[in-house]
Amino acid sequence: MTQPVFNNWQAVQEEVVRRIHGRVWNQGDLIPNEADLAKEFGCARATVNRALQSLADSGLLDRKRKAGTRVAMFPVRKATLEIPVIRKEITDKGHTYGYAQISRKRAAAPPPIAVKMALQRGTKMLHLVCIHTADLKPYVVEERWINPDAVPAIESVDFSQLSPNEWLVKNIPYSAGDITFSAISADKHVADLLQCRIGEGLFVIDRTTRRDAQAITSVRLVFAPGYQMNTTL
Amino acid sequence: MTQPVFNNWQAVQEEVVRRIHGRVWNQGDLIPNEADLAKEFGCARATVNRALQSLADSGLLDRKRKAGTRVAMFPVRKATLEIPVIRKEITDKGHTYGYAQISRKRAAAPPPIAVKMALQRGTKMLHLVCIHTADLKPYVVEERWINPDAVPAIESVDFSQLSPNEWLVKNIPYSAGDITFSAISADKHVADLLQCRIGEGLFVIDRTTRRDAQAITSVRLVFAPGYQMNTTL
DNA sequence: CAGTGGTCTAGACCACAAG
DNA sequence: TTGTGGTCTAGACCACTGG
Repeated sequence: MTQPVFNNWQAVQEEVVRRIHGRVWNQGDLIPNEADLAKEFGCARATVNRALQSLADSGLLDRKRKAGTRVAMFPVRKATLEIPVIRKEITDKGHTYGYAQISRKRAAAPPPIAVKMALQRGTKMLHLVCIHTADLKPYVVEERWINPDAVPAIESVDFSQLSPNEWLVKNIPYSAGDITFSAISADKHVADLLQCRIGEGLFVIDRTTRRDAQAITSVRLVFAPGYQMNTTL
Repeated sequence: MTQPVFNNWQAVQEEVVRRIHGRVWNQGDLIPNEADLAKEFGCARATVNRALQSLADSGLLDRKRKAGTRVAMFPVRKATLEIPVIRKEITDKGHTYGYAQISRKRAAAPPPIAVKMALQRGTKMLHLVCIHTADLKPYVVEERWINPDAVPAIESVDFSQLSPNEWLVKNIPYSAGDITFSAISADKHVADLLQCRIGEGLFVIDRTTRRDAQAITSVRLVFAPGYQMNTTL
């Protein structure tokens, strides 16, 4: 009879998951501390730490200094969604990407947008509406507000060929923000653009992007009927 | 003039991000290897590794053995969504949780479900429809198919008081699966349950759960109008 | 083949929070 | 106060993969 070896963090992790599945450790239970597990598994504490930290990140464990490590009561599933550049998303699916600008103007943002972006009252914003197509069929409508104070260069950019989505990713990359997913019923304007029925249920992503607490842009992406966003957990 | 110190991985990470923001390293650029950065920052290579690995996880860097570490061309945003237990989600918002079972029967799953769950033809499934309410208002409809082969105990569980969502989380926790987010237009059945107009756009989560490649359950959650799922990136 | 990231180790110190 | 996880270090070996 040979003892299994847990000499890498993935093996340790699998063993821990096995014990949780097998009810060796139940929901809410305190599990042994890192030092003891390291001794039991015959590996360094750092290896156990790596394994447990990874499980805590994915929501299976709750860890607190001094209090120890517990099996999570509610195994909060953490799904990681990838939000790609629209053009890339379409070409990756094997479709031909197309783009058109619908409108461009300067205007004050409507109150809900202004609140989300924490703008001064009456700030003049750049407002853009455009559409992305896959194999010539409407794919998503991009309605975007950009704060020129945050991106002065924006005034001289021509968005008739290049989408603001892509320009911003290239020029203001790696910024922070928040995202909301929801559903709406198509109004006439959107229905025309997406060539769908009025009232049809559409998937929506709202994203506000900041850098150092300054709001840069807020965008609503309204997807054509049937759009799905997938992930694994 | 004092040299800043990078003696912890967060500080190293911030410095790296600063250099990317500041265009010291541009998109697609190869950055110095871990050993060189460690020397420059005056810390151990493991510390640099921790920082860079974390950035790679969040999509800012692409790392490959031998090829080195590059600033990602497309900074794929990875949003982490937390999928809580429905009752917890509602009570956490400060609302009163309510639950009712609408129907329960045994039936063969319709083809789309059977395919997603990779079932044998004609497998008899348990089919449940129920509704979760917040402050007595409809919150989400749960339509669920459960494979009794995977969960024999299910036959004797009474779901008139406890939702399948909650029972499964408690009894079959920590399983893997995939999730799809989309939007639909309410049909009459759903509109009645959610007390909304027929055709209204509704947010939908489809989830299929597996354990060791065996499909356990597949659920569609149809949320009442106005539902939003938020996250940060 | 050789350079890079991936990981392990043994030991150490620190930060936090429960009692 | 003291036990726990969080992290750093210096060194080592390995796995992968580009040239």
